[in-house]
Amino acid sequence: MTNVRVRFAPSPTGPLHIGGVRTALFNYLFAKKHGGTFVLRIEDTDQSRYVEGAEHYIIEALNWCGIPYDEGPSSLVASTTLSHHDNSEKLGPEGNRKPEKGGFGPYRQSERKQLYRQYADELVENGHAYYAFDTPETLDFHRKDHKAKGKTFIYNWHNRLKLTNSLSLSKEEVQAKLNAGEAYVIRFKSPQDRQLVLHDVVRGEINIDTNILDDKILFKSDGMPTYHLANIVDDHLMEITHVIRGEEWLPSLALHNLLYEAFGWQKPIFAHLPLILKPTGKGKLSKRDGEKGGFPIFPLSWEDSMGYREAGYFPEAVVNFLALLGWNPGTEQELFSLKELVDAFSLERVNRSGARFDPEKTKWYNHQWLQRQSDRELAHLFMTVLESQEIPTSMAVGVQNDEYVEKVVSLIKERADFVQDFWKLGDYFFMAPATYNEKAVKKQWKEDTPAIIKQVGEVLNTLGDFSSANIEKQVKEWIAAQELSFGKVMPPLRLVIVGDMKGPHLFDIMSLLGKKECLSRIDAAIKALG
RNA sequence: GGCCCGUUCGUCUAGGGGUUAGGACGCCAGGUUUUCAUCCUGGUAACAGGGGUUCGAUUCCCCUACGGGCUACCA
Repeated sequence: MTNVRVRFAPSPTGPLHIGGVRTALFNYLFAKKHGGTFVLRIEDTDQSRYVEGAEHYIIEALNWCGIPYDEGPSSLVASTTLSHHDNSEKLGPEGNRKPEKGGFGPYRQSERKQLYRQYADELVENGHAYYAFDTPETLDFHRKDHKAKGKTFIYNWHNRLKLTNSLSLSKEEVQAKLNAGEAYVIRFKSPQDRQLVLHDVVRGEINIDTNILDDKILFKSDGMPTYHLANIVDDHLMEITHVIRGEEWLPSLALHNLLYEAFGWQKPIFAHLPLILKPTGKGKLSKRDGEKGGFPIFPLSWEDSMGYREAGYFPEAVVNFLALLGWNPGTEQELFSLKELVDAFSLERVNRSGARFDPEKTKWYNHQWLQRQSDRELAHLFMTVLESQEIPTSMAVGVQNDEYVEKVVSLIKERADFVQDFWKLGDYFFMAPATYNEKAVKKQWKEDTPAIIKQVGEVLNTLGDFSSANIEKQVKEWIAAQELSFGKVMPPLRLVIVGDMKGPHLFDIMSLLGKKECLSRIDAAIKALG
């Protein structure tokens, strides 16, 4: 395969959600796998749905995931510039363009507005499209009327001639309406009685009877093209070779094929990805599911909705679980870096059926990726979390010491899914226990315990080498010499040091805390518990 | 309603005319840790139903059921 070019073409109507990220990811993987180009195109032909900041959000989200576009609109985060073809003669009189990546721009459809009309006209001239003057109210009436009679209204050869358009009207009548400035749209003239055989990489052949197709609007009365026209024109002009998009576009495949034929253009190869479904219940995954289930639905935070980034997910984990939703390598490997995904990816292994989203499994992926981060990086992230959460500054031990925090992290990370878990997993590394777990006290703190713990303190006090191994050796020897059981010493000692029956190896904790802190905690516990 | 797509453990999935139907998440149990968690080991659990085709169907075909998408001058 030579010169692969794919595009991700979101509409800036809000934040990109996790399903959109996956579509982008699959495009990215396919492009990189074949040494191709990943294009970002902003499909903002519907001004009424335009949301400020959405485009910026999309670009940020792709960057955070580590799947930046090779070509696309200008952006503050653009890192590389690619070769510039000069396509300006194709683009019409659109001036003052901002710098962007790639030579097929502009990459925002709103900035390509002038471009589309000529293609709609071309179709009108060659008989594949026509003007239609019907008002939305008229159409609405027909739809309701048909429905009341148990029929479905389709604007195609069944009804065309009963409606107000350049096929039913004379040339003069049409011209008169045009001259009068009457609102009109341009519709595609769907063929009659054709059996289409469409091809999709993940689904194989799809048969469609053109009689059920309606004459889709190509050009709106506001002077903008609809998705269908703009999409086909841009994919052609941008020399897109593979269209990888969500399954919600499958019903449009027939129209799109017909448009390529009408223009006499070569079709790209199509692949429709299965949808991501709600964890429970019916329908596709939505923002509401995240709120209900307490998991992020967006890569980055947006207004009140927390993003995966802010929730503490690593981009590697997000990319990993997204890739395995609707695709698998056919092996038993579950953990993939982006690089490994690029190597393993193929469209042929994309599934046909929708995949329910499982928030539990995303946590597992994050756990796995957290273990793969360096202690240094984790310590850094941990400190950032602590600052943002305003943890008490009265922390007694070593908090300003990077090396200390790294050691703490190395001891507790294996039990964490998120960096945010670190504090509750290891607060005792920074503060002496303020309270002691009541249940544990009741069970472990006997009458003779204070005396025993006091003596342990004396043993500790004699140690010159306060390494974990040496503390363990000396305490164990002392226990043996006193003919005590481990159960009499170790559980209460943990309670004294940690405040609870939790945490890593006690001697590791003690060694890291240091002799002085351990003795101080022993004193404090004996005072508090008697 | 119409059209299109789909259906293997609860979930993500592998597989494919003859298999003990494999893995992962979750859950359960045991082991390790004289703590909790992690970890390790084991277990639980699936071919939607009915017809064909076939020596044989979970695998191929048809029907039904169920699920999903589309059915806008939204993408």
